[in-house]
Amino acid sequence: MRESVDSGIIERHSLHHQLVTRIRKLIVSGQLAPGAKVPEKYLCESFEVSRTPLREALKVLASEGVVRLEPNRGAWITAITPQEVNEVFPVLGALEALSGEIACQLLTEADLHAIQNMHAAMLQSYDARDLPAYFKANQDIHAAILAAARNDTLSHACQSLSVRMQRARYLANMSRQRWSDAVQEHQEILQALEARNGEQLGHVLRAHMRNTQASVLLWLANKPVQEPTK
Amino acid sequence: MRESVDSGIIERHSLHHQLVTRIRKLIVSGQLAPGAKVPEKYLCESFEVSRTPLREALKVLASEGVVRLEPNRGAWITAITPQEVNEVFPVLGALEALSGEIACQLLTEADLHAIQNMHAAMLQSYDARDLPAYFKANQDIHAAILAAARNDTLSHACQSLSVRMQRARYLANMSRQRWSDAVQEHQEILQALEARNGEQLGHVLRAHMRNTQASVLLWLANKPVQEPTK
DNA sequence: TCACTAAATTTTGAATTCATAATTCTGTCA
DNA sequence: TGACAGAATTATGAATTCAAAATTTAGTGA
Repeated sequence: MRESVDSGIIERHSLHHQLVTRIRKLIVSGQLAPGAKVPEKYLCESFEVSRTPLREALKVLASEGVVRLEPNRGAWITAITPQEVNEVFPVLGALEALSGEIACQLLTEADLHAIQNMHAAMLQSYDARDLPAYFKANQDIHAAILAAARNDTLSHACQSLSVRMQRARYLANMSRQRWSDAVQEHQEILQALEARNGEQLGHVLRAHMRNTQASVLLWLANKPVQEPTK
Repeated sequence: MRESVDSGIIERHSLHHQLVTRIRKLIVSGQLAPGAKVPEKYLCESFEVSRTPLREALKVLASEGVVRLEPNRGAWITAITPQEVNEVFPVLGALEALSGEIACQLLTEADLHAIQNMHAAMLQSYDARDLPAYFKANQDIHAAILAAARNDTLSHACQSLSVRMQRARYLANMSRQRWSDAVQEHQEILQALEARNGEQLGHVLRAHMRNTQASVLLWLANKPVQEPTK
């Protein structure tokens, strides 16, 4: 999203910033499991950095809510609890609804075409039952709507919240039924966008979030074993 | 909000956490002016800490958006721009509206009484034309509605956004007209709460934010001189 | 064997140190 | 004068060091 583009000029980020991005990825992808202790020493070694920038990164991740700091006891990957799910999704729903409303006002033809393409790609992945590709396309669509709203503050807020839920979506295997419903909901999202009906899009996105929330909760209830391990 | 209460047990926060809180206060109150460079050395000396925890705090404040880090050039207090105002207020509006909707469902009698008292205090401050006291009561009310929604994620998101705008509200002298309008809007907020009409409250809060946004923009346009000084 | 204490070890939080980038100062030449 | 080059100084980013807290291990006695 905020990565550098063109002209080969690689944007130089400070070490701690790169670490925030990379550790966040490890958390979202589940390589650092919810409830586990953050292996500070191991991360320092594998990234070949000292503890200073790593610890700076952990402070930032803690303020984003994906890491919890316990005084004198180190950092832990936050567990995914029903309570957290019930807190985050409504907020995410409100923000995505807002982004949809604004996007409908500002949407360019180019924006719309891009999203239509992503939607097509998503359908293909669905037909091929390629879950990772589906997830990717799905995220791309939500990110594109967000980008179309042209509000960095909104984008930033949405992203840091969805990071917390994404790992749940990664780990949770959607039911066949839920997957099919989700695709249907995306059909409605696209229609509302094409009609540039902001209010409608807001409603659809909110409903989409509510349904996703329910699906994640269901998964949590059935797979409640979350290692609070070291 | 998350401060420790009762029994005299003072919650021990890590140094960087205390610094985040204290520096944030300096920024909100305008003692560290928008656009100015963060005086790292000075802050270390006055807080009597080394650079390590201070710099950790700055990273966190940067992720909240009140500080901007320039690689190899240090940290700067973010300026308040019309663009930022136009970005933040709609997001804040959506979140406060959500908090209002939920609050109406969960509101206890005790919650309501507390808010009624704050409202009365606010009216008194208005009548006395005591702006600081008015601000305080005003913030208390918004915080209480947020608290009534019992969603820490929502509270956290709202607070970090309103911090960015609060300093504008501090600096901006409200017009006589705006002040009177705002009080009227708060009357409507209280009524919606008493009626436990979530939808209504959502609308009123959103409108309240839109009007505040306009007021801040107006101030910005007339007082555009923002020191980008060292 | 088990519970408990105390020493040894590891981990954490924060100060200090060090290399490098940015800025300021100084002197030269047009 | 005033623009510029280069030296001196300062600030920044990150590694290292150090003290204190937590955890683990070893040892003792019931």
